[in-house]
Amino acid sequence: MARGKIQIKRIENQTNRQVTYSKRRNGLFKKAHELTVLCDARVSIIMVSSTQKLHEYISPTATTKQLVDQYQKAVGVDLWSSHHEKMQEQLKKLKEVNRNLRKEIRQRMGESLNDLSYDELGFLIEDVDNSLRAIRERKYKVIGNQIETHKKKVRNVEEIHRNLLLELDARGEDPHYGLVDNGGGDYNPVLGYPRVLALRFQPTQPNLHSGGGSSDLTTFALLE
Amino acid sequence: MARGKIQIKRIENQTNRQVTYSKRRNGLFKKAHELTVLCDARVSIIMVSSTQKLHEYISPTATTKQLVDQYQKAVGVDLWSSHHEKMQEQLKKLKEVNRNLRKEIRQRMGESLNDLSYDELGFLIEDVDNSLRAIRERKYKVIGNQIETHKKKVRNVEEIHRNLLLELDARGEDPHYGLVDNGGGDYNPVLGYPRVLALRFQPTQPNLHSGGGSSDLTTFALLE
DNA sequence: AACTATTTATAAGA
DNA sequence: TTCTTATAAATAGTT
Repeated sequence: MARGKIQIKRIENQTNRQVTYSKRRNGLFKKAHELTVLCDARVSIIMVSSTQKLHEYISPTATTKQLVDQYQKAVGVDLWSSHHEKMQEQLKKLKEVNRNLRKEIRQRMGESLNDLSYDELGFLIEDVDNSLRAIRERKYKVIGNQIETHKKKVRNVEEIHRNLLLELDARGEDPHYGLVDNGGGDYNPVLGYPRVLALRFQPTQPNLHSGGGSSDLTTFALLE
Repeated sequence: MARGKIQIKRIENQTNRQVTYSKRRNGLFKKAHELTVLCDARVSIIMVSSTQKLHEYISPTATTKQLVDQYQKAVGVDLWSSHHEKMQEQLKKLKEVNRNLRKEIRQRMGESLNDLSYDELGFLIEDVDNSLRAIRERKYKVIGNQIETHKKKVRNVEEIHRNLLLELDARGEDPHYGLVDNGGGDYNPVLGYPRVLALRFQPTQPNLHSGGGSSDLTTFALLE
C-alpha cells in the first residue's frame, strides 16, 4: 500500500513476512480499538503467527470469555464439548456406581431378589445374619457403656453429697437437704439424635430404577 | 480519515455510529484476511455491536475453537470454568450420595456403627431382621419353585418314557431301556450364576472412607 | 526503528 | 445500504 502495490498472497521471505505481520498486527489492533471506541462495540481478536506466537486484542469494555460465550450462544456450537466429555464420563461412572450401591442396599433389605440364584440367596442370608449379630453386639456394648457411665455419675453425685453433709455437719448446721434424683434421664443416648438413621427415613424409593435422573441426585440430600 | 479528521471517541449519533460500525467492520475483516494470507497467520475476530449484533471473522486456515483453545492454553485461563461448574456441582452431589449409600451399606453390614445411638441401633436391628426374614422367604420360595419345576420335569420324562414303552410294546420289540436318572443335577438354580452377588465379592473395601477419589469410581465397575 | 511515496481506508455527502 | 470522493491513515520498500 505504499511504495508499490502488493499482491495479497503469502510473503515467501521469512523476514519480510515477520515484519509485515508485526506492522499489520499493530494496524489491526489499532483499528479494532478505534472501532471499540467510536462505535461502542466489543471486539476480541486472537491471532497466531506463522511461528505460532499468539497475540490478542480485547476491548477494554469486554473480556475474551464474555465474547467467546456470546459467540457460542449465537452460533449455537459448544466449543468445549470435548472438555465436557471427561466429566460426562465421570458422571456416568458415578451414576453406575450409585445404581449398584442402591441395588446392593435393596437386596440387603430383602427387595429386588428376583435375579439372585438360590446359592446367592444363601450367601446373602449368611451375610445379613452375621451383620445382624454384629449390630446386636454393638447395641449391647452401647447399653453397657451407658450403664457404666451412669453408675459412675451416681457414685460421683453420692460422693459430693456425702462431702456436703460432712461439711454441713462440721459447721453444725441443719443437714436438711436430701439427695436429688434426676429420674434416670441420663439413660438417653449420649449423642442424642444428631443424625437420622438413613434406613428408617427412606420411603420405598420409587425412583430407584429411574436410571439416575436428576431427581436421584437429591434423594439422599438430607442424609448425613 | 477522509473529508476531515475525526476524534476517536464514541459517535453519539446512533445512525452514524451504525454506519461507521458497518464500514469499519468490513475494513477490519479485510485487513484481518490480508494478514492471514500475507503472513500465513491465523486470526479470529469476534465482535459485538452496540446493538448486540454479533459478527465474526475467522481465517480459512483455522477454526474459532482451535484459536480459542490455543488462547486458553497460552494465557492459562480456563474460559469455560463456569460451564464446568454445574457439572462439578453434580459430581459433588453424586459423590456425596455415594458416600451416604456406602455408609448405609456398612451400617447394614455391622460396621461404622460408632455414630449410631442406642435407639438408632434398635431401629437398625429391627430393619435388618425384617430384611433377613424377607430374604429367607424368597429363598424358600425359590427352592419351592425349583422343586416344583423338577417334579414337572420328572413327570414329563416319565410320561415320555411310558409312551416309548407303549410304542415299543406295540411294535413287539424288546423293551430293554430303563428310566435314566440324571442324578438330580437339575436342582441347580435355573439362572445359573449369571451375575456375581456384589456382597460376597467385595473385600472389606479399605477405600470406603477415601472421600470419593478416582479409585472410588471404579470400585463397582465390575458389578452388574 | 524511522522514513516516505504510495496505496488504502474511510468520513461526509449524495 | 451503496456510491462517490476528498482526505486521513496505513504501510511496502528503503535506509
